Amino acid sequence: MNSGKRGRPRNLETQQAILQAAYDLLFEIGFADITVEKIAERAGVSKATIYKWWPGKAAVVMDGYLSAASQRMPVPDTGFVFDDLLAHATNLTRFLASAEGRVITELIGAGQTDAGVAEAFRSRYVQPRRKETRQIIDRGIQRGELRLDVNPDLFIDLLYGPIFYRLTMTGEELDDDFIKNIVSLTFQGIAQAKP
Amino acid sequence: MNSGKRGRPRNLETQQAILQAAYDLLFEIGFADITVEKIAERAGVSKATIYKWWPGKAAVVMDGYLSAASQRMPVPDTGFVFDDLLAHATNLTRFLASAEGRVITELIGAGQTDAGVAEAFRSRYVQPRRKETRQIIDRGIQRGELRLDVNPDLFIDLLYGPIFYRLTMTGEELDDDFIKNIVSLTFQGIAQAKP
Amino acid sequence: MNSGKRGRPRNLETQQAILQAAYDLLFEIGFADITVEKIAERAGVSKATIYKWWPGKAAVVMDGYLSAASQRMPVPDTGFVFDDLLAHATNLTRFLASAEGRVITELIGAGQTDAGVAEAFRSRYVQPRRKETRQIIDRGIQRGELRLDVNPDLFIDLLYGPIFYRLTMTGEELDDDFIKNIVSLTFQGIAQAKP
Amino acid sequence: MNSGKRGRPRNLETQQAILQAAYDLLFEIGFADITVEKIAERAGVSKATIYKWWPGKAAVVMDGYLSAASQRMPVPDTGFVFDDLLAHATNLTRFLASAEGRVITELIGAGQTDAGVAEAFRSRYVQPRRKETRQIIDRGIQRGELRLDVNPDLFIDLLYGPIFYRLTMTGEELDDDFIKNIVSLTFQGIAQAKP
DNA sequence: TATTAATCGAGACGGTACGTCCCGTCTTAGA
DNA sequence: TCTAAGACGGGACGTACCGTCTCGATTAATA
Repeated sequence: MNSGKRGRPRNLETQQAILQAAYDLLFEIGFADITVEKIAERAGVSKATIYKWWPGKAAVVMDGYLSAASQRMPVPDTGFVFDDLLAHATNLTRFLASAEGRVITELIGAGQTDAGVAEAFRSRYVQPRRKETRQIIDRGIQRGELRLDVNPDLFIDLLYGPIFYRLTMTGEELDDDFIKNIVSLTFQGIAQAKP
Repeated sequence: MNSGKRGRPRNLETQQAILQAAYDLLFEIGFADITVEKIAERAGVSKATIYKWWPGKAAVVMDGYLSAASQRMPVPDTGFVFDDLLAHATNLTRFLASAEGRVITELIGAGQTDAGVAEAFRSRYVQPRRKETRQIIDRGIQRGELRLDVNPDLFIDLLYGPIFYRLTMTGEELDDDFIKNIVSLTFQGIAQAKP
Repeated sequence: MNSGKRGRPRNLETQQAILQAAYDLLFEIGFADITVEKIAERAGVSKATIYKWWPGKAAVVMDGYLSAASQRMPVPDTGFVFDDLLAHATNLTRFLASAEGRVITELIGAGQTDAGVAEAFRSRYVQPRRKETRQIIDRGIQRGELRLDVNPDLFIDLLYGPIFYRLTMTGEELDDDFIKNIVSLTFQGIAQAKP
Repeated sequence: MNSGKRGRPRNLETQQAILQAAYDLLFEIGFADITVEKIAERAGVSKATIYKWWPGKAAVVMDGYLSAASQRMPVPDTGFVFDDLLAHATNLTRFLASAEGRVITELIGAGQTDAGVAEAFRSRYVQPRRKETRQIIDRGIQRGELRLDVNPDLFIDLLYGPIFYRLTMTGEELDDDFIKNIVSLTFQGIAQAKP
């Protein structure tokens, strides 16, 4: 079903190869050392092709990462909000403590001087992750575990904030104790008072 | 009796001019558009001199910012921890909402791919700021306003975390309401139970 | 069936502009003061383009001179070897006494520390000039004016040697008397004895 | 007879060390790769001291070479001009064919773009060498071996010219055959006709 | 004997050019 | 029409030397 486009059609494999190359390089040499030329070479593609579809290195790399990283972490559902939150936060920090952590960190860094990159990161990484947490919270509210007037967004800021603060600013370890403390303390603020 | 100093001594004005130029450019054109060449030109200095004392652009600019930004914010002392914390956090966010916010943000970004820069930022910006907050908390403990088993570092993570999370990741506004909520919620976790 | 040529073809005008710029600068400011940057600027070309096709300043400048200087001097043919030789040597020294002399001299100088340059100068300047003289000598041998056992290369060394020796080492003037003497004396060594 | 100089006198050892360093470097790394900084370091001397006594690298190096190379070659005196000339020319080319040849060549090259260097080379190297040859010729005239109207300078140009021409321009070998031919041919032009 | 003045090592500095790398654009030919 | 190959102008990189300039230490002749 060709919709009338003339000429050689865009080759999907090419795009895929570019994103894959960007993704691989991200882990191999890091964001700072990536260049469009290296991506092109690795993907067996001409630079012009990359510039045709993306505005620059930051955009391709971000796209490459986000496309590959659609490997959603499963949202835990134990039946108890606290356990779900703890499991979810633990999953997240385990993830951030791995090689991915450095990569995520570099992408956040790139976003600080590139609005487009920041926007992509927000809409395709940050927001989805927040939605997952929101699911957990919503379930908790429905089950009556949480107060009805809980502001989920504020809660998520409180939960994620310290994690990324450590990751990007203090550099301190994201150990399980830390996570447990964070979840416990923030949970207190939203839990339904025990009768 | 050689007092050690041989050769022409390092010219302090030169170093000052370099740091000042870096600082100015940071506000005028932003971190990404700064080049060592521009700093050199603006400071009336040769590139080689800059490279003699700093390893690269990120280091000079970070140094330039941190040297100039010794403009300590006064640590509030109202006699009540909560009020002190709120005032301090409000001061901080007002600061981050100004032109300095963008700059701080860019420096954090630079730190994500440059260990030296990150270290400088931590030791000369993050830690001092945390110490201020710790003073407030310590006073609160002494006055009996806070529980004795409070972990100040954890508390500070909880307080600052969400602020910088919004600043660098979600991009949402740091309005007074948000700050009030953050301070209130985290404060609950450390306040001495009312009798 | 790939005909070999892929990609954007080399722009001949660009190469021409580079060579021309090098040539012009050679006369305007002299070899020593030429820089690759000046050539690039004058040619309206990027430095990288120059370095892509030549290994450095000496090579471009030499190429620039030799490409432009294809203005062959006509080889005289009076019917008498002596007159031909005298005319040819006089032409050469007139040429060397002009602005070109300084330029040639500088190129010879450059060749003393750059094998590539020396080789280019030899094959594209020295040898062609020698071939011209050889034509004159060959004609003389055919006409019976010269001995059959003349070694033309040796003769050419004897003829040109003193001229360039003065030019590059003693700095003494290349006046017509000098040339006449050189030609006369060397000619004696090869002329067919008068019966 | 002190002419009233006050202050610390010039340290001769220092000058010597500089010249020696320049000389050594000339053979080790070649003229092109020498820098004033390298000379200073090697001589254990400050750059400023070098610039105090010489205008630049070319001057020091030339001075270094010429000071060391006062190792005069003995002027042969066999009793026959031809033999003397042949011996002298052979000595010279043996010398030029050794490591010194490359060095001499580089200095000649440097002289092509530096008038001061050229002048020093002329007065301290070329002229002395010519004087030696002139001695041989003068003896020949006195002995009646040579014509009375011989122009010694012209003869010397004819003799040395081809040698340096090969050395600096054609790059062809300076073998004994070549020298013998040169001497023989030029000698014919000045020898007293045999009765 | 103290003063004075020049010499000198060390090394900072402004400046210029180097040769390289990458950017983003453009021009071909082939698919 | 898309694409690879790759040339190109442009700009910044980080380095190497240039030649100049402080410094402080040293060294002799002069006072």
